[in-house]
Amino acid sequence: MLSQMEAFLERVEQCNTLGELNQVVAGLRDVFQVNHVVYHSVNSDGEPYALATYDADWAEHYEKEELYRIDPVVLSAFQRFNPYSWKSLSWEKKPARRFFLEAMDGGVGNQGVSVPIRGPHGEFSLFSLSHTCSDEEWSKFLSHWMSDLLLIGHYLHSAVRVLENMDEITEYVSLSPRETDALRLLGAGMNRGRAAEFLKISEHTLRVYIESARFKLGAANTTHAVAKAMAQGLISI
Amino acid sequence: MLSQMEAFLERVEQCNTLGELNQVVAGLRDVFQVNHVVYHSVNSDGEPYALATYDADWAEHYEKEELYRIDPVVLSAFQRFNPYSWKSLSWEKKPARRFFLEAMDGGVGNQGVSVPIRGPHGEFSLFSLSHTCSDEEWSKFLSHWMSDLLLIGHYLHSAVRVLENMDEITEYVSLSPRETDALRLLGAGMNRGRAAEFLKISEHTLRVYIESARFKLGAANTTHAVAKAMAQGLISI
DNA sequence: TGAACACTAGCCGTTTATGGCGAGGTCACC
DNA sequence: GGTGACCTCGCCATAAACGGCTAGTGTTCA
Repeated sequence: MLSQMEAFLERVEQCNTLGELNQVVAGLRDVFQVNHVVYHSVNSDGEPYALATYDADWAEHYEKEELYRIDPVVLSAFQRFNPYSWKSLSWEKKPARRFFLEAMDGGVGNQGVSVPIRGPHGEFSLFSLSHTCSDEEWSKFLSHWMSDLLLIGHYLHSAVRVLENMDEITEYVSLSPRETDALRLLGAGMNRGRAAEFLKISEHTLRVYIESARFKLGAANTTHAVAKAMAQGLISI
Repeated sequence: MLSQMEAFLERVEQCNTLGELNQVVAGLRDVFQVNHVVYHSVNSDGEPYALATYDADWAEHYEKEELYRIDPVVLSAFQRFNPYSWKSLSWEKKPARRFFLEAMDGGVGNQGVSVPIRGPHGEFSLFSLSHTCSDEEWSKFLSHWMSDLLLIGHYLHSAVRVLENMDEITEYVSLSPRETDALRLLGAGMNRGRAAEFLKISEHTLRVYIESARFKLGAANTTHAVAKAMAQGLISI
């Protein structure tokens, strides 16, 4: 099994188009013996898109009705770190329950697992499997494949990054230490007075840093500068 | 080897204190046969901290001189998705070269690899190994252990999340569509007037969105709200 | 059916940020 | 030995953000 997974990861790395990647993702259905496989990516500027084996009817319905607004799998995704079984989500509320029934109708299955993946520039992906089986079977499946799911999610995301030219390390701009300090503290919620106090410099001096950082980043104001610096990985809060 | 890794991952999951985790991390030195192992975590509000096997002298020197400001490993970390060899970084500039020599002196080694890990609330971790060997040996080492490094990084981060009670699914902060719009536009550099115009609502109404978003996010001001929303993946610019 | 929440809107006063003017120091690098 | 990048400080005026007040609609849900 291990070698099968290694071979798969290599295949992912060698994909040159999203179409090929789609084929490879679809091929996972046979590897895992599950109903469906989905890789859904949200990169920072572009449109979100999905590589999925779902029936066209269900996919269209999902899209048209904007079901991601009520889909518990999607709604909780941003809060999760580890892969999570869909059974662990809250399906009590009415829209969620209706969604579940519709998804069953759409051939998704009664079980599922999703792997959240986060990239450097706010990119976010969700790699999911869905199936029809009992809770025990699914739980067994998950504990067996957990690590592989993590790795596949990572490699898929990496492949997409390469295809979208997002893997280039662009040396955007470099901020001086003080500029970094200033933006970090402002991003952390301090006003200029507090930040200056924290850095033990005059408020005016702080302003100089903010403005030079703004200039370097081509930002219109402080908020913009902080947002750009975060997006470029220059600061983190 | 596989079973050894599985056993290790289980040990990580069973740690009840950071001290135990530190022991386990240190134990990786024997598994991988490398000079040093480091797990460095930056969670959004709290203090950053490290579990490292470095000599106290070097750790102290690093801390005192704020070497993370010039450490290429750290500086490029936020832009990376895949594990990266330290050799792939740019060491041309003078401060970086001096840092490299000092690190060698500090017993770090001439080779290294770092695995970036991102969590749901803007948390960021770096799991690194460092060693002394030739480029070819290190390259071989990396291609052999790559997947395991990814998994270990993930499990370490997960363990820290559990120990810090960060794994609880807090009644998720969800922003309304309008709140999201507001923060996104402000993060993109518009002032309130422009953003309101763009959304075709009154400036006051926009303010209501900003303030409710601020309240939800526990942010002190607009800049803070945008930064937090970005860190949590709620918006992207 | 009432509570909770999203969306919409205005006014007033205070605080904070920004834009523009100035100055002087260290340090590295060519 | 100059050039540029970085760090430090002050004053003045305007623009913008913030805090607090009130008030209506519509939807959703218990």
